[in-house]
Amino acid sequence: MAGNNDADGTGLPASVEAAWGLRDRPVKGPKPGLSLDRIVAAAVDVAAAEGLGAVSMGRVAKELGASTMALYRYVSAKEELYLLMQEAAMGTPEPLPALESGADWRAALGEWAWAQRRMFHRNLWALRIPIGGPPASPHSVAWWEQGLQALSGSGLPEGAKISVIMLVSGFVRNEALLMSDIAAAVEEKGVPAEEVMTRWERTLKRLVDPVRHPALVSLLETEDLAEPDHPDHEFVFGLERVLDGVEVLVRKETRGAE
Amino acid sequence: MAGNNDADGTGLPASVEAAWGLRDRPVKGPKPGLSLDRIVAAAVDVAAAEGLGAVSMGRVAKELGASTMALYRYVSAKEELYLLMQEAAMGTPEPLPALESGADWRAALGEWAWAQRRMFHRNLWALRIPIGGPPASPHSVAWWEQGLQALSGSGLPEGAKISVIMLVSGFVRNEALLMSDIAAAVEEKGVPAEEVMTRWERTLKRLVDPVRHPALVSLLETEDLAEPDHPDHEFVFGLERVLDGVEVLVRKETRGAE
DNA sequence: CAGTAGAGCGTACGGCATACGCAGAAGTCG
DNA sequence: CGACTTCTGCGTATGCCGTACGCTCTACTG
Repeated sequence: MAGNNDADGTGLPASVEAAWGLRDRPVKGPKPGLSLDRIVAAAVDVAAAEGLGAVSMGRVAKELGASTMALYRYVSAKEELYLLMQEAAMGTPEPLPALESGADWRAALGEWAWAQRRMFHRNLWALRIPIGGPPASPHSVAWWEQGLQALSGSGLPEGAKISVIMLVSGFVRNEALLMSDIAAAVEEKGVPAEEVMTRWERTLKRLVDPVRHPALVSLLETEDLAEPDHPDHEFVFGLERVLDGVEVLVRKETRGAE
Repeated sequence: MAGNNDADGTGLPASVEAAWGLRDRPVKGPKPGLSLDRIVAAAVDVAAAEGLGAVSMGRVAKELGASTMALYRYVSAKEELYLLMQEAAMGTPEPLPALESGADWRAALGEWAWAQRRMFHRNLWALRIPIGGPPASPHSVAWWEQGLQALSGSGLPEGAKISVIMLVSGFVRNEALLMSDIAAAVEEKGVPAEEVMTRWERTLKRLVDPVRHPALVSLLETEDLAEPDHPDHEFVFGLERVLDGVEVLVRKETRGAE
């Protein structure tokens, strides 16, 4: 098995189906010495410790004490391994307190965004995985469901709800991607994060021309860009803006309905 | 030249400085047969035609009728070539009508977002370039300057302005990245975009469990997700929400100031 | 007319994903 | 119990990739 993709026309790679319990292993031949779970776990360990770039088929196999080609009995291509790693990183969303207590949609959606951010920050390497097509996996579906439930009391039409979900999760993902970029830069060069930021600010100042960039000049004069005092600041600001924007829509919608 | 990075402690790779006119070529040896511009242009052509994955040093060299290693006289590593390609893709921002006519900050910022989106969609391959650290290049600086100018009439403090700029451009980038993912999937498999979407919807329906995902079920029943009738729809919706959110802040800020 | 800096590039190395086929293990069936 | 089937692990090989190194030859400086 795990030979070709989409062997049964379902649109899903075979190994993915196996991982989701949609398919069972045959009983004939010798007992498998490895397992999808162990392979994915080993790959995730490598990615977490040394970045996604260190994840190669050979490296993962070495970690498991197996040969490179042994992995291909479980996974038909590296891309499939990536997919499973992503799924493992995403995990099952934690229950939201605001959802249980029946609070505001805004409180619930805010908590949802924060939970998603925490998840991404725990697995910054996952953001470096190149994606192919829109995501459809059990765990991402679970996240969507939770987001939709957070919006259940908002009174928005269904189409608007899913758009809001995409907007918010896109925002969270984008912010986390920025962090991942910085983390990657930190890891590659030897310098710490602070050094990266000051170096960036220096380069910026070198590029800015007072004549062509008056607004930037006045910004650089009044503001200290490389301020690591509150790494959450940009996220908090953006999230507040987005939630405000959603709230405007909610108010417009509910006013029209009454 | 183009040997090591950061030879003069400015924090910039040598070839990048050369591309920005901060450094001039020596006059001693034989005349260069190639040029940075031609190399970057060839690389961009390949990326535009066959995707970023097709861009390899050997391939670009072949396009120029030169040997692979000849490129390394101009660029010290592939990553530098990526950087220059990105810069070429970004280009100089077009002037915004709303800025010239002195219109609303909201109209100007909206136009800015649309212009940025157009730029990304012209160069979807550029979004697949793995980034290292925060961007600082002449063209991205020019884009920021324009965004800040759009906000000049908003009355926001400088720090809030740059945060808004990052929020909006992050939103635009994220939406374009989604499109780039779909485009990459379309290119890799033979199927057209429509087929990708319906296939995605089918997989989704297969994953959704009525018991654990009640909100998603009702969404899938009422809404047709794979609707290519208006590909801009998601972008329009998100941008409106974000601008609404910014407007809330602007109103709060100006009310406090008066 | 030396001297020399730099251009182009051939070769080589190490790493990567993965196609293919073989040996042997663990079941099933007569 | 044996023959047959099916599946595992893996050795080998192929063809990409980025790029370090060093050679040759060019075109300029003194």
